[in-house]
Amino acid sequence: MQSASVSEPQGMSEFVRDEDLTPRQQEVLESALALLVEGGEKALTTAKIASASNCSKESLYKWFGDRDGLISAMMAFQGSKVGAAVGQEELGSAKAFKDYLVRFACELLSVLAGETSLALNRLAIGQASNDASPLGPLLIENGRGVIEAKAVGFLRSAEQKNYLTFADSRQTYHVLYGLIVRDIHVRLLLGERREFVMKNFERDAQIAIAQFYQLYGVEE
Amino acid sequence: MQSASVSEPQGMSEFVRDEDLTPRQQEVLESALALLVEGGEKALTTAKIASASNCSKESLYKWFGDRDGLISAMMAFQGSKVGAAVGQEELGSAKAFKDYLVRFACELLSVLAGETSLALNRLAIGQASNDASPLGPLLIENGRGVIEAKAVGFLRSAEQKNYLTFADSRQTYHVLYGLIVRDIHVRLLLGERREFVMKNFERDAQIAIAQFYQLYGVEE
DNA sequence: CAAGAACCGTACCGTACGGTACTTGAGGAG
DNA sequence: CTCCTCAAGTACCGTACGGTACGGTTCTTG
Repeated sequence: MQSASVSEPQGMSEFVRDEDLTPRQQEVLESALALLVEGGEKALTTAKIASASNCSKESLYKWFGDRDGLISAMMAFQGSKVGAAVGQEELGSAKAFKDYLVRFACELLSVLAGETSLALNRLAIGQASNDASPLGPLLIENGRGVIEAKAVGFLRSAEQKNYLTFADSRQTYHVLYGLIVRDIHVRLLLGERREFVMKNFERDAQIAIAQFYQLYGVEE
Repeated sequence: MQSASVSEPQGMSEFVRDEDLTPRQQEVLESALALLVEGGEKALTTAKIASASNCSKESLYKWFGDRDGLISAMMAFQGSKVGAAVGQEELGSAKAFKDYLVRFACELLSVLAGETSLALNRLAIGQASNDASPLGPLLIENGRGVIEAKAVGFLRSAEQKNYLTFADSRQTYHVLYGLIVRDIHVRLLLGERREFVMKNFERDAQIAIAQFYQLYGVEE
């Protein structure tokens, strides 16, 4: 598909995979993300990326293949950072677990409302009509999937410890998600001001968790 | 701003407003919507719109000003159709109201999962980074706003009839929305297959309403 | 029928973007 | 010092799009 100037063993994928990114390449992705956050997809041109990161367009194409490859790399790169950001769970006591749920709710809202997250989601959604676009699945796997897996994990643990009671942990997580997020995510994606949609943050999180306990909590 | 070939009284807005659309213009908007649904924003070029609707580009610009004006007109046009589509409410008895809520949930999901709705939301979200874009607010007002207003209305009525009990009807509606929609909307926007996200539709709606009653229903 | 408006189809223009090629310069190995 | 690799910077190419101009045709109106 290309000349043999690339010395990789020609694995199953293409170009940079997962985390064999050089520091230079990470710098480039970082400034590309900044550019995207700043001006949206419209501002994410190869020329601007090159100029913003003091790198040549030729290098961009050598490293990432084409514009889509670069965008995919941006998603994977950002996703690799999200994974570590969901704080350690706390199941020591029923009270501690409930407090942890509130913190989880706050963190979830923080992540979803983050500029970078919003920009990437907007980008993937804008391309989603093109059903050959891998961005949607990529984002679902890297963002949503990671959080969901973790949440399902601690919900199961809480159920075993008899803090909660439910049948299907996955479905229960979706209810938790709905109570916390409501339509806030879409409103933010549509450009509504953060202050307007999310006034008193933590209070809403507490209410959401209280309602979640009304549905799935065990009676004392 | 332009030559005086336009004979309108130069009101507060620009070009076609609300519903002074000729049938021909509605045809054009209709085929533009079809084009958008088919191929996403990428396919929504002035040339393709003109060709798809057998109309000249010059007419497009005369009627709608520019591409953004045309897109805004598409949103307003589609929004004008959504308003009438939310079935008549039913408050005759507690049971009838609960059934109506289930139907409301189904309709809400149907609307959100509709191809046209998804396409327009994707378009508005893709442009939302550009904070001069009026599409986001327009969509919120025309789509979300209409449904929310209606829902808040019948929630208040239900509360007066003592079917439900709550303090803030707006906030209660957001909970209802969260229980029904969860993250389904965003997943669909990201391109996930409808069959995958929404297997057994009606059952989920019933569960959501049952949970809603757990939170806000009055004890018999 | 005649005059005018509306409008279709097409050709056209400027620009901006994705992608490629080429030159220059900096470091590393022999 | 010399050769080689990598990458920055710039120039370049083809294309596609938004927007405009114009000729020709249909429809309305007097």
